[in-house]
Amino acid sequence: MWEVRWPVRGSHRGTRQSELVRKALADSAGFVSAQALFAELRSSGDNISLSTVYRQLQVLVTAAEADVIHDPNGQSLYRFCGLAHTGRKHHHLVCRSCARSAEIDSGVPEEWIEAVASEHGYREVDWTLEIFGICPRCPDDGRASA
Amino acid sequence: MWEVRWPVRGSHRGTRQSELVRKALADSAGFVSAQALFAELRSSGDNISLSTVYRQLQVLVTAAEADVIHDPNGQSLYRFCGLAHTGRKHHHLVCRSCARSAEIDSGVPEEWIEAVASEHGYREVDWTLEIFGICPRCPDDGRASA
DNA sequence: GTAACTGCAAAGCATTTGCACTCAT
DNA sequence: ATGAGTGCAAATGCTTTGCAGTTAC
Repeated sequence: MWEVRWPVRGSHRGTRQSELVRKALADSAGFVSAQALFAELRSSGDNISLSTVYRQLQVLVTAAEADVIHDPNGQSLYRFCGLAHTGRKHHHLVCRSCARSAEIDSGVPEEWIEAVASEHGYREVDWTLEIFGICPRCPDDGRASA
Repeated sequence: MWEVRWPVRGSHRGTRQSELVRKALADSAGFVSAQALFAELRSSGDNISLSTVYRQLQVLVTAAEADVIHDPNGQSLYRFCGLAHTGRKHHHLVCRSCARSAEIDSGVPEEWIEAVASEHGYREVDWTLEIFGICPRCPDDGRASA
């Protein structure tokens, strides 16, 4: 729907902070919490407030430049995402240990889900699929869960 | 279905309140929030505190007698679940409007997920799939989400 | 009798919001 | 100039916890 260069329309002011968040998120290998991103920026010497991190994260999510998932403890994890705007649902394979993640396209479950849903008469279907595991680069123990 | 009265645990005291929560959850057609369960019990004239509802819910989850999922807004929804101990993954089709849910077996995504995961070298794979929609008995608008 | 359970209120958490101020345009 | 964006602190909402009183066993 938006073939625009800079995703969010309307009014973007390109502030120092918005770039900071965008860049920090893009640089993250896996999912990050707003708090973690904030801490990271702060320790890098960058000046920014937690509220702004949250606000910018929301902007990115709205602009479909970031994905959100909820970890088992109920906190939100964000990830920069270049595929979201294709309109195609995609999911992530997240490492429980290091939070590294692989983005995966999902034709198979998509079809199945839609079939099952309509079979039960459900409309306006949407879903979230979160896959956790230990990635190949992490040792076996890996209880470092986010 | 299951021979043991109390699935896990050494000492349970079987109080009036613990039965209340267990029963209320078992009687719920779909996923319920702790808050909703509390309100329901209270309006039924039963005397119980919110803390106790939370505590008993945790006991049930630990005992694998209940499932938890997190709705998009981050609150926990519980559901009595007799299948959790079969080892077989199952998922739920949840109505955004009335919270009624259908438990669905999931051979298809299970196979797909495991294939994709091992393809990426991930071990100890686990996942959650939550499907939301408006069920056939609810009107179109349905913003009443529990 | 005694330890687990309960209720209440206070404490956490992650996240959001009100408001005055700043800065990109 | 002007209003979107920012920072701070206070406010939310859900959930957890400390503690004294209660109750099952």
